[in-house]
Amino acid sequence: MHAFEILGDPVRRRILEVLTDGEQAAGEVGAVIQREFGISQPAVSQQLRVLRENGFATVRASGARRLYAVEATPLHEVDQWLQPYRRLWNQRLDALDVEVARGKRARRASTSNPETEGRQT
Amino acid sequence: MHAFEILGDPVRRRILEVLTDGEQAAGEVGAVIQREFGISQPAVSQQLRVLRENGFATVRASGARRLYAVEATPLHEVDQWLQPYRRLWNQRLDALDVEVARGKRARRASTSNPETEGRQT
DNA sequence: CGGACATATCAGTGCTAGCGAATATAAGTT
DNA sequence: AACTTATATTCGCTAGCACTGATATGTCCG
Repeated sequence: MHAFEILGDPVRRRILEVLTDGEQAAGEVGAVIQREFGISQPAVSQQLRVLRENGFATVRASGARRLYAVEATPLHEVDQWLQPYRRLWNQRLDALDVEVARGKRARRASTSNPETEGRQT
Repeated sequence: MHAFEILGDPVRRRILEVLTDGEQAAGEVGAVIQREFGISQPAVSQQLRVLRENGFATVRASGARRLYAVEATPLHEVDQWLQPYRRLWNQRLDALDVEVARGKRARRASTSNPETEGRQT
């Protein structure tokens, strides 16, 4: 299941929003979601499972509680998919962005001479 | 229909990718999509309609052709939704980003020497 | 142990998104 | 005007998702 498909569901999106502030127990998330969407506990649990199984969230047991947290990777993928379109609203700042990107790469590699590198994929 | 729901469909996503390089006629897009997904012309046309009606694409007639182009707004919304999560993978570069943002503002406000900013520290 | 909480799973079902086939509309060509 | 090309629309069908209700699993505590 593709990342965007996961984020296509409003309940799942909201769950991730609730988890933005950090780890939350399934029950706490559930309380919010059930109140806001009027759905049952199993429904929330199932969506948590989807998020889990697709790498959007991780769980950690703490007694009888399950603490959920957002995982970066799939969201990062989504972020990268958007890359080619950013110029549409960033137009006037493109040049700077490119420069910053080069700076990041340079800093990360920092061993060789990063010059005249690929502009697109 | 929320932006993420639109992007949840692989066909629609691919159409946007095809349009990345600029305006394309419905037929050209269709050719690619039909080949890659094995779906019919009406199916493509329907997805183009969804993109159109949800502000992801604009059309312009040119004779019998309909030229489609990507529209920024909804993609920008998606981009903004991701904002709170960026720190998850940007952590070490946050400081730089802030600085760049300041650079952008500075450049827009003043007309002075915009360079020599935002790089290394 | 036994009962109360916390959460997950299973089974069944209704709804809707996306599809193909047929067809409509519109422009270009001869 | 007839024919072709380009694209859109209508419609009926179907697969699959997200839900509820019932139940299982697991933990804490008296």
